[in-house]
Amino acid sequence: MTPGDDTVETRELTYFVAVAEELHFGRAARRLGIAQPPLSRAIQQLERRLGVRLLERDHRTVELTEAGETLLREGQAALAAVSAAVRRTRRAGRGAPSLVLAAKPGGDADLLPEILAAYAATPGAVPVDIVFSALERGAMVRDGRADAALLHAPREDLTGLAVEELLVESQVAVLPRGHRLAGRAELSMADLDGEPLPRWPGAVPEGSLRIAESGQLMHLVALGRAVAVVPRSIQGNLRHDLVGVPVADAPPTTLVLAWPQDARSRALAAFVRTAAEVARRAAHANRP
Amino acid sequence: MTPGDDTVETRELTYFVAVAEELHFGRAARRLGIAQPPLSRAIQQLERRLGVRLLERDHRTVELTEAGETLLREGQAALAAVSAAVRRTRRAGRGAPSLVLAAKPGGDADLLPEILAAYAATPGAVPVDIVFSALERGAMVRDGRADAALLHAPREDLTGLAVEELLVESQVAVLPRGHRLAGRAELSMADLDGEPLPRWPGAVPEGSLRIAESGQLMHLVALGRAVAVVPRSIQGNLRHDLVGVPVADAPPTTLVLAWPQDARSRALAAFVRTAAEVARRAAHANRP
DNA sequence: GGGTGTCATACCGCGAGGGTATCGCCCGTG
DNA sequence: CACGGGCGATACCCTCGCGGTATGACACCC
Repeated sequence: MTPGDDTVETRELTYFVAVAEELHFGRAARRLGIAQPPLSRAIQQLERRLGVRLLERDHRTVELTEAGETLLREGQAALAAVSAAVRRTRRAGRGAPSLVLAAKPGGDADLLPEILAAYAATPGAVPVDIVFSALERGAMVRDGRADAALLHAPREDLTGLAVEELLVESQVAVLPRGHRLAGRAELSMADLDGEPLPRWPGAVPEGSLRIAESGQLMHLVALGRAVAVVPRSIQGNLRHDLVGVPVADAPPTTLVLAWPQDARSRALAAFVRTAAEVARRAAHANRP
Repeated sequence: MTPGDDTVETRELTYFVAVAEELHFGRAARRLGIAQPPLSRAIQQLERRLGVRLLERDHRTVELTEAGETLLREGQAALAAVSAAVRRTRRAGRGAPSLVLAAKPGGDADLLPEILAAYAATPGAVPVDIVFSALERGAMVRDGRADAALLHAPREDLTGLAVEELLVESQVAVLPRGHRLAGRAELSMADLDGEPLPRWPGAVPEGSLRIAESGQLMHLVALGRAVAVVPRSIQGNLRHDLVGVPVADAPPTTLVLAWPQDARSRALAAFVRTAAEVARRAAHANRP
């Protein structure tokens, strides 16, 4: 038996991931910008080279085998690693070092201005570009689009990232001013039973409340179509027609600064150190 | 300007990594099993596509640019991720699940037999294959050759891995029986000044003491050519002509069980849990 | 039973990747 | 200082594999 080459081209991985995500050769081919037959062949060839059946197709439906599931997961990670290598290499070559920080609008607990100021005052500081993105910030760090990101644990997945905890926050429910619970001083999660809780990008609830950006979410709340449970620090930025009410038993959220574990950049290390220092000072200042 | 494709074929990465490691096109080409001209072209093309100079070649020597260094590091990681994807997919497809554990001969602090027995008694346990390797065990986990490994922190690099601490050990110096320090009840690192310390695979000391396997190291110690500082648990397996003397101020070593952070396997989770449990019991038994 | 949608097969053309031969350059060395 | 050796780049050719179009096989729907 031929041992089979121990590697696979990224093109093949991309193809497989597309099919595995779409579960449909035609759509996947369109998404990849190629015709369907070459795609079918590529997948067959991949299966032959791996010596493993990846997809079960029965002329009507396509579904993943056990092996297919693993290759989807692992392939996505591998592709992210390749993109990261490319992007980081490009950045390293363009001279002029800088840091890219991914943040969520309003999701910095107001720490960001102070962190940026403190870091800029550091000897040897490099320019910091802020890129805003509501979702995907973890993926941006993993695939090199950003050097670091502000994430909310445990809402967001931290696997593969090194983290520094900045701030632990309790959560509040965001409600329209006229809501039956808006006057309460405090709520419990049980009080929110029956309310449409979109809970960010996770399991999409019945009414297909797909939230991509916090403005959308706040709009839905104002319309009475959703109720959001978010970190307390959001309260400062609420629209005038919304109120935040503490939810006593909602699990606390931790704001973390995350970066790739294997990062070797001096500038990043200094930034992390500064951010941690600023967060520590802020925590002391708020409750001494 | 063409934005340039945001990805790169693994073949190109392999080629670049070979050249970057060899710093010599001819040798790299031989290692890759291709001729030198196509390799030169491939690298040039890669540089053009990334829009970045990767190597500085001046007709006599080849050296890495800043960007080249990053691509070497990141490319190696990306290639490991691809191999891992391939290997794990193959294993997932071959039915018959099992676990592969990488260990160093003599490096298990005698915990392994008990861990294996305890795990085998677990409901739903799968067969566990042990693969021995003195170096590289971390890499084996990262690239999918093993599901888990026993590593010694901080001697070995744990980035990218999830770990469970099993045992913290003090270290002993291994000396020939006739050595001037062999009779002492305890040493300090200062006592070892001037002794040839190979300290495992790290910085190779002057005499090019490249150690690949612990038997070699012990042999060198017996010959008076080296002195080793190793975890205490080694003492049980020493050759008759060697003795171990505690080194008071050597940093303690931690034996950890490491596995890929994003692992999703039930069997692995159960194995980790069992190993931690066994280690905890052993620690209590030894100093109650 | 025709129509439609889906994946597989057949066949073809072109371009990228690999091979050989050779150049240009630098650096030893006698 | 001329010459040879070593190394990477260039020139040229050829093959193989990727992608495209056309078509087949099959299942499901009305």
